[in-house]
Amino acid sequence: MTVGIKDVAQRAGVSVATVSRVFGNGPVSPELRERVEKAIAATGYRPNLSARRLRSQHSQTIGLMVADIRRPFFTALSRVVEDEAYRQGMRLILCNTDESPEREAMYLRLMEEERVTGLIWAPSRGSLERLSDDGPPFPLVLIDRGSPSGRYDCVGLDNHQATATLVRHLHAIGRSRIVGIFGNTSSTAIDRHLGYLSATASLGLSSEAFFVAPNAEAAEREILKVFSRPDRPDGVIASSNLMLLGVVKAMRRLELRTPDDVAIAGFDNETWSELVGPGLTVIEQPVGDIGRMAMTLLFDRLKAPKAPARKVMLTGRLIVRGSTAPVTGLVDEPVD
Amino acid sequence: MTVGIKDVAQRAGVSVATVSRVFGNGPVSPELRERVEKAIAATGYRPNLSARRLRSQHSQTIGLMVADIRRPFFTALSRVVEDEAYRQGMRLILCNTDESPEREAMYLRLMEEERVTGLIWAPSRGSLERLSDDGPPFPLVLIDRGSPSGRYDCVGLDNHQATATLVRHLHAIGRSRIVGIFGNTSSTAIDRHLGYLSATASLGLSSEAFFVAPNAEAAEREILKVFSRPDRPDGVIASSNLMLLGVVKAMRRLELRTPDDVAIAGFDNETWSELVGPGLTVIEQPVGDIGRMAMTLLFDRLKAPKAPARKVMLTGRLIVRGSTAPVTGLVDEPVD
DNA sequence: AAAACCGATGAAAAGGATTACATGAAGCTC
DNA sequence: GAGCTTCATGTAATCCTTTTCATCGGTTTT
Repeated sequence: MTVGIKDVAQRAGVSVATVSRVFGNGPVSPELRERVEKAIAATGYRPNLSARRLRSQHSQTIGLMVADIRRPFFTALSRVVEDEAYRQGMRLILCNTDESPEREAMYLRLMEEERVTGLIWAPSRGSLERLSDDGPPFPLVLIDRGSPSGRYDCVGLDNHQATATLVRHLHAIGRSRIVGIFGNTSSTAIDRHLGYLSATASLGLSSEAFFVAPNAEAAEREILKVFSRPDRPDGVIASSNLMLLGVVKAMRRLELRTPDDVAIAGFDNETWSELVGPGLTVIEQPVGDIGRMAMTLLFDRLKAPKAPARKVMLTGRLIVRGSTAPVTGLVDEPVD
Repeated sequence: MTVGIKDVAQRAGVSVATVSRVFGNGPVSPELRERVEKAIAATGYRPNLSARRLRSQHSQTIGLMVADIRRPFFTALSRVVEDEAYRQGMRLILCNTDESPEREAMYLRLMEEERVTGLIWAPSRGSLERLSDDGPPFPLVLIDRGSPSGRYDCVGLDNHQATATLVRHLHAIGRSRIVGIFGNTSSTAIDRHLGYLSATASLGLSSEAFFVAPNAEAAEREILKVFSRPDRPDGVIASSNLMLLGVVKAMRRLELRTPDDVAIAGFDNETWSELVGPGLTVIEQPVGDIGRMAMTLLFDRLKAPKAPARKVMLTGRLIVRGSTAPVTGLVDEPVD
């Protein structure tokens, strides 16, 4: 039926060990190597990865668990991680958790059964807290969300600083009643909320934060409610891309002009960010760097399992566009 | 070291076969089943999937090869396919080919080595043509792009019809010089081009098509060039999301008003489609249906390997927005 | 009461590769 | 030329399960 290593060996007139060595770059004379390679080509032999993994005890597989691949940040991240993984000859298992602790637990079990070499994971708020007790039997790199216990390597945007940058920017263009709207499931939102709080406090501004499900609809509803009150804010910071879109929709509904009536800003720079309304002011995340750093942390951890955990915080870039400035032109105006 | 099925068996005082049967829902007395389950919990045993797959000769894995996970259509698709796969107790291997035949060939080899149960694939133009010769040793479902030989199951949008719908829509609002801009790597673009040609022809309109790399920058450059000529078109159809963004950018550069000066329309409805400029008129693809149908085709094929190939073409939905109509309101206006 | 059957269980083979160890030839040293 | 090392090669054990087959008690059939 399916051709195995034995068939190749027989055809080439060598032992199975020699065939295996041809794949593993073991010591094989040029002559035999050529005979084996011919036999492989002739038979169309493909090594069975399950058998190889079983025997060699190397899964050559890493896991990537994200909340939802459809969120632009995770989409971009998965692409980077995948490229990097395949470049290193490893496979990637991708899982969407929807921030549900049950799904996370299920997928963690799957990762164990796959005997993954390591896992890159953006854990939900709930799992993050429970993570201190019993770690999984493989290296773990947390992305986008810090590990409170400090037991695990992690990498992500400096959310505290980035949000503070947004607040200061809105303040610099004369806004004083700046509200923040944050997601209620991720721990990223917590960091951003803290950055928002400390920046408003240090500038002597009032602060008001709202927590809703991390999607456009929920954000739109909440903002509509907030803006129906008599004392209208003049600035809004949204803690995610989708929520920012919800804010834009709410502004349209209310027929408020951006940025004249309300200045708005958020996170993640996308192809379309400059084309929505007057252009959206955002913090651009260095998603390529985050992905590559996650891989680096993982491979370093494999080399030195006992080394102390590292926490890498990368800086975002503020991209100012029409939503927080008088419309002056059509080109991006990067500002630090 | 790591706990195996033997350890569990020993601890429960049964044979390894019985432990295996507990996992496989084989015939086990309630009493023994409970003892085994206790032993599993106590030892934290996790079955080794590599060993299981090797012995059972079932990889329980399906492959998904797309051009680039970052394209919204593929992002959404992968999410659907992944959910469906995990629901059926299967794993998913995801690969980005970037429409490169070399990468496609490499990943096809990988799929063989993984002994995947089946593959869902959006092949590049080049691979699609070469596909007739020697098929892979597993069922194949093509998405988004038809199989010319008719040898493989496939599912996707009816691109011909969808593009014709766009042309007729532009014609209905009084446009007569409608140009089309298409990607030069995917076969989807070919179908859309054909739909564009036949619709313009049957309406007695002139036609002019441009083929560029499927990204916003290339589309923008090309459109800038086209619109610098004296006889300006009054309508543009873009064959992808990203290219449509390029068109919008070009319009901004040229300070042309949409839709007054030029009406534009394209493919794929996204969260932000209604918020870009005056709102983008697009054909919404039934991506959920496409993904689920791909899985259905695959599983049907597994049941009946010899059944004739099926070609499923789904209808898109035209969503008319400001980019092709006088701005009348802010809500979507679905039209057939 | 013997024969046939049944369902739960265990012993052992099988699945397809890698790898530890043994072997034997060739090349060196003295 | 005896003894030692080196290197390519082969033999067989091994990785961890699932699955086949045999066994065994107990029930039903004749």
